[in-house]
Amino acid sequence: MAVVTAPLAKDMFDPLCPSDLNPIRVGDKWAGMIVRCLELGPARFSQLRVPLTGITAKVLTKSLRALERDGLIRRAAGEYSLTPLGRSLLGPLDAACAWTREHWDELLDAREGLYPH
Amino acid sequence: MAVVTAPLAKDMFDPLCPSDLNPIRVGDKWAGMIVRCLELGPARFSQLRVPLTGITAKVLTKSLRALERDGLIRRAAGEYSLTPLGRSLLGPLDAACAWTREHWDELLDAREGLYPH
DNA sequence: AGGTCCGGTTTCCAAACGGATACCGGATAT
DNA sequence: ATATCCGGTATCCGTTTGGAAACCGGACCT
Repeated sequence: MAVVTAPLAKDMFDPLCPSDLNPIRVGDKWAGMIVRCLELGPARFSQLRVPLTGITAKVLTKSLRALERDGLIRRAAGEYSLTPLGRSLLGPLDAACAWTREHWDELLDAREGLYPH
Repeated sequence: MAVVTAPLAKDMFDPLCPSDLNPIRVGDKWAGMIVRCLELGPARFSQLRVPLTGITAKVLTKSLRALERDGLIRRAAGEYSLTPLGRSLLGPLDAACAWTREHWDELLDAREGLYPH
């Protein structure tokens, strides 16, 4: 999950941002990003596919159903939106993002073996 | 990951605590619990296996290697301990646990279809 | 009637994950 | 010398995950 940049920043989903470095994840691979995409307001299926570059319809459907089942998002009139519960997740999510942003260099160094080794 | 109870509480790893309800996860299935186990001090391989009921040696090894590779834990003299980086993760981890603890009922209700449905 | 878009579902497939089990090398105890 | 424990590793296997691609029903346009 891309957590390094501010919400909905242009490069939030930049493939060059190896977000799987982030040890903190929300739900499945895409759930965190989906919640983030809905932060500013409801969105439709095809709208979500734009920022979530590379996601297939099947996987998006599955992630959405899981989020819906858990009461984090809601579907109404063809639009997905955060429930209050989902919205309340934004706080911890931001905390997680802040942590990763803050320790990005260390994570990178560790992966490259520059750390203790 | 078991997040409902306080760190190292007796039932932290109670199988009856369906911790996969928690949408926030750290690393792989066991990583969060491992970090939590090391919170109070270093531990050896076999010590870790006690609270992590059911984990096999192979999986524990793999999780430990991943945490080590990412610079979150360190291995020295047969003991695993948190690095400063790993320790810094405890904050967001606690935040995530607090969130889940706080919204446990809602999560449960959603899963049972008692929510909007 | 035919074409297009939207919001999916279905099928197929490869890779990753996690568990069970057996094995193994070094240290220590007997 | 043998047995045991510790800290793993190797092998096998079933399940899950996620991607590619094809298909599909309803709405809408023309």
